[in-house]
Amino acid sequence: MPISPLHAPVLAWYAEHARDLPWRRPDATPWGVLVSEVMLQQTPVNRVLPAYAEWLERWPTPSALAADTPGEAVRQWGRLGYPRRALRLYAAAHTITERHDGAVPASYDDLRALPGIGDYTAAAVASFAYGQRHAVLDTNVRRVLTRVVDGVRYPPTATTARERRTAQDLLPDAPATAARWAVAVMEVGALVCTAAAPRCDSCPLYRECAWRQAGRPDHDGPPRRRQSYEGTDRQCRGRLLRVLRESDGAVPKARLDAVWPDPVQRERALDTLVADGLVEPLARGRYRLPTGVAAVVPSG
DNA sequence: AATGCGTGGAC
DNA sequence: TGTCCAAGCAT
Repeated sequence: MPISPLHAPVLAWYAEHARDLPWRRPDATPWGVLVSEVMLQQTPVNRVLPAYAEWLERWPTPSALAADTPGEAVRQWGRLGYPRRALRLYAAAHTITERHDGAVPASYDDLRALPGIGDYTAAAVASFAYGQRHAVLDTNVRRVLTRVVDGVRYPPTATTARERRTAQDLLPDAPATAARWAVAVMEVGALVCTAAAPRCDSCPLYRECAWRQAGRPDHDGPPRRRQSYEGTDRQCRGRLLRVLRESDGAVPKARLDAVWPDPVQRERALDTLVADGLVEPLARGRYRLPTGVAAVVPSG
């Protein structure tokens, strides 16, 4: 789309209100952008900030990470959550080192082929790190466009073809402008057009927004299902892995048994951690974070 | 396509 | 205080 009435207010707002985040600074490398995007998958900015700095200080390049062990990546990941991301980022560093001469690829397709990099992250890195023109469709952008364009409070559960078409159609023609637009819409969603308590009075799209014009109607339809957490395998996995993260070397199984009372669930959770490559079983009932690349890095 | 996958802060 | 939420991905 050459020009949309949405562009100017969003770009002007961003110029004034954008947060000074380290992965947006001019000295941020494509590797830094990639690391930030993976960390930001389901983890809030405030918790990513220190983890990002420590990660890049330790592993300033993909090849530096690839030279370490997957277990160290999991340990350094700390409490960001969803530790399989650490494993996939480690595997991505190997792929980048071996197939891309150590440079984070610039093409969407090459990025998309990396482990742990889906549609959103591939578009985000291509756009933010390399200034390309892509529809960057994350939960923030989906929410903003659903409200502004469709006049509906929340986007559908799963991303639809129509949403992709809308986002694509709204992209400015010039790649640099499209990249700025992408990050700017995301920022509006993160700071103003938030999920629970949108600040419409401060919104650059106040006038244009169909949802605001309609009087901010509530969401109709079936109530949104949330996954429970207390007592789940996920919680159990989290406790087990925390023991290993915070221990040097191998840990006797008794240490793991101590953090979860139900033995059936505990064994199941431990099995899935091993299957995921997050935990390495050793002889005589000992366990540790993984040390070998074979189970983690895709071959071919 | 619906699920499983961590963690902690905000209210 | 329990519920909701936070720049998704893989299967």
